[in-house]
Amino acid sequence: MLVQEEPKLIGNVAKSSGVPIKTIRYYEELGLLKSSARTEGGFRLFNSDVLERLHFIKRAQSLGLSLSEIKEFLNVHDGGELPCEHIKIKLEDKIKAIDEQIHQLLILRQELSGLVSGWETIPENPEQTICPIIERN
Amino acid sequence: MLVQEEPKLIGNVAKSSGVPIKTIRYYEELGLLKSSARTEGGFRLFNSDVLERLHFIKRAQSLGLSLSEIKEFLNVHDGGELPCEHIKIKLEDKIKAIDEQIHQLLILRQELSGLVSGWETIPENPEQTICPIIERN
DNA sequence: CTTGACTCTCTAGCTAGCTGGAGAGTTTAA
DNA sequence: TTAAACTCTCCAGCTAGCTAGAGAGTCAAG
Repeated sequence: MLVQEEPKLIGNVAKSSGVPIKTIRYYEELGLLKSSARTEGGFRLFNSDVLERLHFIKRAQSLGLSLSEIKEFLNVHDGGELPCEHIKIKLEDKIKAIDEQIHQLLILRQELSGLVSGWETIPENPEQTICPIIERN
Repeated sequence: MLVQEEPKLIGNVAKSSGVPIKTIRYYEELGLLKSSARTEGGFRLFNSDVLERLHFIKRAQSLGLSLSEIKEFLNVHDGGELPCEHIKIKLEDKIKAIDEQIHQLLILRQELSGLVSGWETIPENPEQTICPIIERN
């Protein structure tokens, strides 16, 4: 038997995940989340795995994935659409893209380091190594 | 003496950079680019380092930097606002953020790999390792 | 000096991802 | 049973980053 997790109201989920209520409803509307049920009066009830889901969403999103990509991956996860070639290929492509992204980040990292320490990178601009005046917006 | 690079019209820049004309104008408006001059009639003239700049912008953008962040970095680069502590700290923060981003990407990469090969990751969902039916949108 | 390709500015609109407010119903604790 | 706190739906609005179109001027070739 499963331990009966008691379901949470949306405000509770919002508080313990840090994701605003409006956003949670929005994600549900987009199909990234499902509320497990409703109260008689129509209040959404979530069981607690929604927290892991929200965490995944936020993490993936901060890495540049769109909500619709994230939705696809979540679909694969929970309900199973796999291996199905076509999905599998999508996942593998994404993995390749991630590798490339890491590669590019390393380059960018190096360029920014260059800017910090004397600098010469980005479009080179040879005759310039002057320390600036304060700021200028 | 500098070799006199002959300046390009916007359409030319667009073609050789792959960035649409409208977008180039938009970037200029935001201050990410400067046209070096105008023709008598008011046509923008760019000298060819704009290509490197556009390349940098697009690359940085694809890694999740906002245009305003990119603008700051370009300002540091070309005109010099450095070391100035405050800017330096910003750059160093960004570098730290990049390291973290790489770290997170490695985790995500592993999770997606898990999805491909049998999977169990993300919110665990033990009793499920079934192969799906085609697709369901 | 005309024609066709290019460019200008201005204003408006679009997608993604939220966010805010109105107006109304629900829950719960006193 | 009533008041405070919560939640519902619906609809409007916001920022970032573009993109489209109108109407007009510019440039270069012939």
